Amino acid sequence: MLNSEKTMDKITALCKGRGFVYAGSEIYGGLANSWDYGPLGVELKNNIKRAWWKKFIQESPYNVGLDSALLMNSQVWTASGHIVNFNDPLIDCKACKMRHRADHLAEEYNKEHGIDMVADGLPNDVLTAYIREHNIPCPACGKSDFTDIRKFNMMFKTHQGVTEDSATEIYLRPETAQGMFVNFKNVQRTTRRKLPFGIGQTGKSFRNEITPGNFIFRTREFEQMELEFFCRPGTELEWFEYWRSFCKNWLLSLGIREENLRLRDHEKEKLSHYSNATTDIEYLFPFGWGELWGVASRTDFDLTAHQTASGQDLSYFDQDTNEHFIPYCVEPAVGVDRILLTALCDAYDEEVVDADKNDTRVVLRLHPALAPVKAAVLPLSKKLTEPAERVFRDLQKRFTAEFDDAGSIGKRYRRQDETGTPFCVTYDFESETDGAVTVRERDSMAQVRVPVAELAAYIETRLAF
RNA sequence: GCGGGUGUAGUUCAGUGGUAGAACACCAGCCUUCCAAGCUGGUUAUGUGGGUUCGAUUCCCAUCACCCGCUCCA
Repeated sequence: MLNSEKTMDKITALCKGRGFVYAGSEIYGGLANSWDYGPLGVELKNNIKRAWWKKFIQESPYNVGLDSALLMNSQVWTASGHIVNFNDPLIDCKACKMRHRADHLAEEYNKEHGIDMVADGLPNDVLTAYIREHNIPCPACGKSDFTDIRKFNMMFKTHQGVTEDSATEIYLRPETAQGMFVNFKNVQRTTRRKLPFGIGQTGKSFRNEITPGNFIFRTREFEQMELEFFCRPGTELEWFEYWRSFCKNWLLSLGIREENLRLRDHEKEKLSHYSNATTDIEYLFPFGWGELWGVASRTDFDLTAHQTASGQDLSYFDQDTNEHFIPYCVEPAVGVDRILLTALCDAYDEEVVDADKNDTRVVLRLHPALAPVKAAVLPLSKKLTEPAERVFRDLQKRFTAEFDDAGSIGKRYRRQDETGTPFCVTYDFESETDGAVTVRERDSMAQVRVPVAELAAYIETRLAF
């Protein structure tokens, strides 16, 4: 019975209703696929980022942090290949109105006819001509009557400065990675790191996706947590394995269930131009498997590209072997919003308390470290509001806490269960004399009597991983 | 962006070419000495903008948003 009716509808309703996620710009009729994180959502999101930072940066023997600017010199995107490659050549069938990727059409055709030609990266006019010459049919209706290719670059453009000419045109970053590549030398020099070492950062990125959707799964504005891990050429596949399982273990440590996770290796032929190995860590969302974490071995593609474009030396000098070389790079890149959605989906639980009375207890079984509110203080009676509030104010100094004295005690437990609060603290009439309160644990519903003086420490020790 | 569907309180649903009703939720009070639903009262809605009409939540158009496909890969 548990989880049998877990749906996106229920999760989005809970998010909206309890202040995790609201539709963006709602009072103006909204803005497509934009979402605002509410009071509980921002706590959850911050907890996720904090947990990532702690595991991947703070506690790491290898990695250091960075917070690079969101706006970068346009040449960065030329060098990285985003101006040329971050394009989808779209083409519409005039007959059946179906939309296709033009390069995919050509490649399918080539594969069927045994033609050895790579369509990926061809200029649009060449690709259009190719499709027309060969009368490549629409896979949907079989006719060959297409519109011209429309180029769709997924980068958002804006202007820096007061004039709006092409010289001032800049882009919102479509990934945080380039900030780490362009700072490779700075970080290496100032931290005196030797290989292998990594640079990590979290931050917003923007992609003008053709089709966003599935709630916060794919949005045009999203937040990433990326690590660029630099190592000696030849060791990259070992490190690739290392980070792949490191990432998965981190998800497991957050309480994500293993049966809802899988690793999917990219086939050799389908790898991006810069990669010699890529694995997606996927999660089984209510709408199906979706990519959570992309772990890619990127070779020396990025640093070499920036070295060439900038004319700056981005090589590393290895004292032991007396060699200069461009390090290879392994990139585990994950979306904060996706982890958040994963945590919510995995934690959502409906417990049937009494089937006859149609009584269901909704519980968000979030890991205590991720829970937006760590503890709620609930006076057993309104007569106890004042001393209970004092307990609450003490807890608030240590972690996020809530106070609730409205309605029956059972009702208040339910409200906290629904938002994933791991501990409910009940102040009762005996508290007045014994100086202790009852701590009720969300998942086990076990109750423990704890002295008020030890309360904050008692809860804190149970919030760690 | 294209094709199909949808749009009434916070949520789930009624209803009508004559000015909207319920349940749950929420708020206040009563009750309640550890796990929802007891009593009394209360707040809150026709996505937005036009048009037809004496009058539109209802009919028409546009727009916006959402859902399902195409697409996408953090």
